[in-house]
Amino acid sequence: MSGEHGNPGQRPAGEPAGGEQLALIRETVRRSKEPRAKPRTWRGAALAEGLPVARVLVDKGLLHLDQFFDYAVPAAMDRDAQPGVRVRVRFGARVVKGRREGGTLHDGFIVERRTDSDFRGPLAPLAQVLSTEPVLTPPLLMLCRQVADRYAGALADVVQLAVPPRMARAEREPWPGPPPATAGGTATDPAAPPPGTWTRYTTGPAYLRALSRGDTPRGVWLALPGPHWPRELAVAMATALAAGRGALAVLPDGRAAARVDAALTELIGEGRHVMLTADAGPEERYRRWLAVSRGAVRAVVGTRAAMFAPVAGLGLIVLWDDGDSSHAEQHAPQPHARDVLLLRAREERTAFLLGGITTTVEAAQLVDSGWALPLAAARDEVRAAAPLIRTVGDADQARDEAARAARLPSVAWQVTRDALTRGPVLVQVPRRGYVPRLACDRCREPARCAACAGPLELRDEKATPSCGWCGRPAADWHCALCGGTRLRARVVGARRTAEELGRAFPRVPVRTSGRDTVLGSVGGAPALVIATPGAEPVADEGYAAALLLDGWALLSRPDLRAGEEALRRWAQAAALVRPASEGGTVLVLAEPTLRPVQALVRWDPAGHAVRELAERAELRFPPVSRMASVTGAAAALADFVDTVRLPPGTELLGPVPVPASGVPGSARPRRAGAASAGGPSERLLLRVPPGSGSALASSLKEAQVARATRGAPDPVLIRMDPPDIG
DNA sequence: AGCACGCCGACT
DNA sequence: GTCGGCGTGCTC
Repeated sequence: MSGEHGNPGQRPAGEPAGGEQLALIRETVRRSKEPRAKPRTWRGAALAEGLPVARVLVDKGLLHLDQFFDYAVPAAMDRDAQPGVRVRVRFGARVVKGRREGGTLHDGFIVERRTDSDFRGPLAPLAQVLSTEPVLTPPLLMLCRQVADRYAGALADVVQLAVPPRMARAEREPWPGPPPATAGGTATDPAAPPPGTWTRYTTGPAYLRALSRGDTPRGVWLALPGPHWPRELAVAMATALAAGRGALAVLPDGRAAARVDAALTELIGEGRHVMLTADAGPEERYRRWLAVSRGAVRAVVGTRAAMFAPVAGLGLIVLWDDGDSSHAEQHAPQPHARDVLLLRAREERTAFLLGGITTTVEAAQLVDSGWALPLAAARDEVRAAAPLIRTVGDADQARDEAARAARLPSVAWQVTRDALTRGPVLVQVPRRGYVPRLACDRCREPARCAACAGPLELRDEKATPSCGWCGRPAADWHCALCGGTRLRARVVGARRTAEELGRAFPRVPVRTSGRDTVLGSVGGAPALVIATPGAEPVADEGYAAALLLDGWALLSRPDLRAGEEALRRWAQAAALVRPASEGGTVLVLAEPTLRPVQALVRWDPAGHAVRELAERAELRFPPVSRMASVTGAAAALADFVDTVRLPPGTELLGPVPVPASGVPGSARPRRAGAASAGGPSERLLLRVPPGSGSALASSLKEAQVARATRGAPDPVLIRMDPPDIG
């Protein structure tokens, strides 16, 4: 057989990942029609006519080599072995005296049927077609390939995220579909809903009109505070559906998804959309996913794994609250929903709606580059919807004798006492486990490295502070802003203040919502609702007031996004409070001069993001530049640096020892644990100018593959856009 | 990652 | 002479 398939002059089937392979996949997508060729045999058994070769993505084969393998298609499997189906193949066999021996069974996906192979050797036959369901369709494969490339990751890893595990029972059952129309006629597509509260946004109705025309408007949607956003999001989806297009919405958690799901059900009825969230269980989830993949359902509301949902005729992609950390996938290569969905919007030519109560710098960048238009409300609408924001800074607290005794300023007691006569009061308390960052003792500007602007860290109590990125010690640090020379590391423990509040109002019920018990909603009766950021229940008629007690904890996070994140969490809590016109008041315990505090007071998240973006550009921070981290033993890192061919303009920062905490992205490469001879892990940061991100990713990938092929002793872990850089 | 081939030191 | 050390390279 070997000579027949030889195709000299061509690359072997296992070609490097990247643009060339992508072009190949594109080609496959384009020509799904098969040409004819002469019949062949394999060891006497008939092979499939026409397209006797199946190109297979082997699931856990050579993950690091990231390549396809060609298999012969026995005639008996010809019909079932279609592109996209799951197969089982023997992999790793040895040829002994012309006979194939050993080899373990692996799962895989057929990515393409071909007339011949460019592998110069005998092809093994497919062992089994596991299921005839074409789950890894060419467009989904292409998306996975692009995501893998962007993150310098392996295709098989991304496919594992994109295609849910098979549940045989779910495949046998067809999707019921929408109930027949009530009037006894056929189930018709729902009409476009009226814009409703979208009219509060200057260009809201125009955005919806563009959607109904089947256009692809792209907007960064700064949602007004209050309870209307789930309905508004659902209206956008229903409008796209009415225009005959598919719609996909990705939300940060099941609670938010459930709110949109309820709103969408109200608009278009049952059976026309599915919820893809974890709490449905694997079998039900796969059943719903199949309904999407088969085109029975064209609208999806889900959490981050739904970002890959193969919606037919996708016309609108919505991402809600892209600043929420749960939009970053936890599994390799840790793609972020925003990036994946932006890729899809470009590739599938869809409309895009990036919404939230606040805006990330990435969203601001989309507006800045002109790719998306702002979708915001006029100032008077903002004033009508937002609560009154009051601040209590350190200076106020210092003057306040009562506060020093009771740990809570007297104005907080007044606001609480007054609001409790009118409804529930939300108290936002910090979560535990925030790492303190170093800041100027005088003005509290975060302390940064003079050389690379990385964050200063204190490795141990007595040591000189050093840069968390490049490792340089900062012996004679002085504040760039005010010239101060003393550093402070401040931690606040304010959880107990909430308990004190509860004791002070013994007649008022206290409800708590946090990590383990998250409340969905609370009623309109007076109550103290203590919640950690992100776990705030919705109040049916809005909160009468909110106390935001975690100012310092949020702002002292060792994270580039500390300001953005603080504003996001405050604004999200504040958005649950009644408008100022109805007495809604928010009291934030943070220095009123700080930028995020000012943005909250003025309710100007977009302005905050724009200023952050300008500052990031100036300091060459992501997302204006792009960064990657490489983690591994010192020797492995040195070897990696020798191997890699970095794009021009790449800066190398570090390496520095990896912080002991289990921050995602700083995890040690597998097998490089304590038992490894490689020593403790170190982290190297790489920074490239705008536009070089994909070049960086592909060069890192190339080096990773080169090292793995050579059998380099210690592995390194590559992470594009690491989230935990401080 | 496995797993079999290969080319050099202590045994029957 | 042979068993076996794990170094090196391949897996459709």
